[in-house]
Amino acid sequence: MQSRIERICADKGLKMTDQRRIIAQVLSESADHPDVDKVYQRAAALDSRISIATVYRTVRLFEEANILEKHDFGDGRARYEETTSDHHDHLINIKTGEVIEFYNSDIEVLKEKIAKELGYDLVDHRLELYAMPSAADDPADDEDVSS
Amino acid sequence: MQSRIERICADKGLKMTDQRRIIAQVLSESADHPDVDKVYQRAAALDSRISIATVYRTVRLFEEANILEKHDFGDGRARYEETTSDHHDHLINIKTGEVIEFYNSDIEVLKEKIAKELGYDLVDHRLELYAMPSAADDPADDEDVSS
DNA sequence: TTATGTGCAAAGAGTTTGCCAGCTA
DNA sequence: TAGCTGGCAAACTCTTTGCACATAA
Repeated sequence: MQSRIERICADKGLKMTDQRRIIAQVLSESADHPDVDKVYQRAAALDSRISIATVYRTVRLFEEANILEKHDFGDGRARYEETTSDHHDHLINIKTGEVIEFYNSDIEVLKEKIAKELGYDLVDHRLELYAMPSAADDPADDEDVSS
Repeated sequence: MQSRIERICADKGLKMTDQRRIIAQVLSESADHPDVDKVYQRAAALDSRISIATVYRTVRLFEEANILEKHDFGDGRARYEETTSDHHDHLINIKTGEVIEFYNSDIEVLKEKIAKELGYDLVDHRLELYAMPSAADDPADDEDVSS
């Protein structure tokens, strides 16, 4: 069965190799925001004939084809997620590293407005909130709070 | 004459060497958001007995002492600015690379509110707007619009 | 068949660090 | 003087790339 991303690749006329298919599958199935090494590990688990160079080349290809979005959450390596039609921002749980997506329309409006006021047209933006679980909500600290 | 940063170092009891003094001076006088290499070049112009390793060590020292803030504007290298009491965000002119600081209280309020609603306490955040000069406002393109 | 993709290892960019000489306090 | 600091070059991490071979279309 084709993964979502594989289907998009086909639509865009990208040549599909086994490696790309595996990487597409891994990315389609990843709900988190994996870095290249994580993608590589997941891909290698499915098919060991994949090198990390290919993962780098493929995520770049997918990024350029607008299939993936590249993020940088400040830990020095790129992280990827599948491009979605709905825009969202990220809240990073600094205790667990978990990334939570959120959308807030007031923020969206404000971003545009601020750029305009400064005499600019907004092209892209990045809002990341780095936060700790609220003490009140999280008496038992370390569990995995998922979005 | 002591630079602003040198004074802070003295207050914090940091051992002051000629190199640190020069780097402190360069940073105090930098109104932009220089990367390490730029700091190094400016420092070396004042005193050639400075190595880039020292610049790296010193900016880290200053960062840990809360004298500098480290930013990452997505170009793969760290950029620094003196810590100020007033929080601000950044708009990056993608045409010139220039960084414009701005503050918007509505945004600040919203950030807190969003984190709270998700069950988190905001620790840090990052808002960057990547934008082009508005065509209408900017017939002559490249001048220096400072905040 | 032919343009393109892949693996491997080497190269790059940015940053950190071990070691010893040098300097601050 | 004691111990922290700086210069140099080597090392590290993440990412890109040259080359020869393999493969999709």
